[in-house]
Amino acid sequence: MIESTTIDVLKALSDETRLRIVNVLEEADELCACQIEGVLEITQSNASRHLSRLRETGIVSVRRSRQWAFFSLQKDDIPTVVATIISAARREIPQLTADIERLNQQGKNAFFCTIPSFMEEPV
Amino acid sequence: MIESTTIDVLKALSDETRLRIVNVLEEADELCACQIEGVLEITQSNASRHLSRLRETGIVSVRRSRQWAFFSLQKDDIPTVVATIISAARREIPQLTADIERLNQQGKNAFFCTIPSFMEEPV
DNA sequence: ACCTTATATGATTAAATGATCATATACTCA
DNA sequence: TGAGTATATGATCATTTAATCATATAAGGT
Repeated sequence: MIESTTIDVLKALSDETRLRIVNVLEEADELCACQIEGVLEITQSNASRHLSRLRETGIVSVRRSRQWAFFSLQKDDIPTVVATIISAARREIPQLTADIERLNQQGKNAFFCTIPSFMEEPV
Repeated sequence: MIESTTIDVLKALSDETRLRIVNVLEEADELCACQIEGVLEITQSNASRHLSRLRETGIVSVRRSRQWAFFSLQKDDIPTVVATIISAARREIPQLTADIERLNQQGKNAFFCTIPSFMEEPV
């Protein structure tokens, strides 16, 4: 059970970078940290810090496999709030749409991690 | 038409004092600044600054009459987000409930402004 | 064991934020 | 006009925050 008030959740979502992360996770279901760095075009350190905070707040959860950390939205808790916010945000913030396009263009060919073995064999 | 992104709204709501203001406005429909100061037990200056910010973001609107400023939630814009957040917040933050109780106890007898003429004659 | 890749985190810096005090503006009433 | 009330805002200070650089940990492949 995660200890975080509504204010913690709001603070976590009221940062552009974190909102962008939540936005692409909403679209992709699960992404490893390096994919998020690549799609959002932010540094590794920066991505890691924001992902930590989203995890502490209980907005995302992480699944670790091999050397990767796969993040996904924790849709069970704080569900309506996050969903409502993201859908409202997408209508207003062009950056969010741009991120989604970059995510979809990426596909299987252009990958940011090195040889993505998890796309060929089960992790 | 107010120019504010979802992030502005989230930042505005992710402060405890502002969330408390929105909370009592949700309950009371319309309150003058001095009532908000009284119920929340915060300074005049502090209340005024937070009310300004909520107004700039388009979350509340103000009606001025005589020497008073009456604030109310602008339910037309950003409706679902604010409503969802407040209802979630009330379940988690005891302070919000305490504020509502203080608001209701206040009634017509204990008033924070001086003789509230607007309660006897139309403004 | 060594090198590479993936992620996390300590330390630092610059910027943003919230609270407070003092003051300014504006309206009311005598 | 002068006193009192209501609200807004400039200046200041302490705190928080986000970004960055450097480094640490951990896992994989050779």
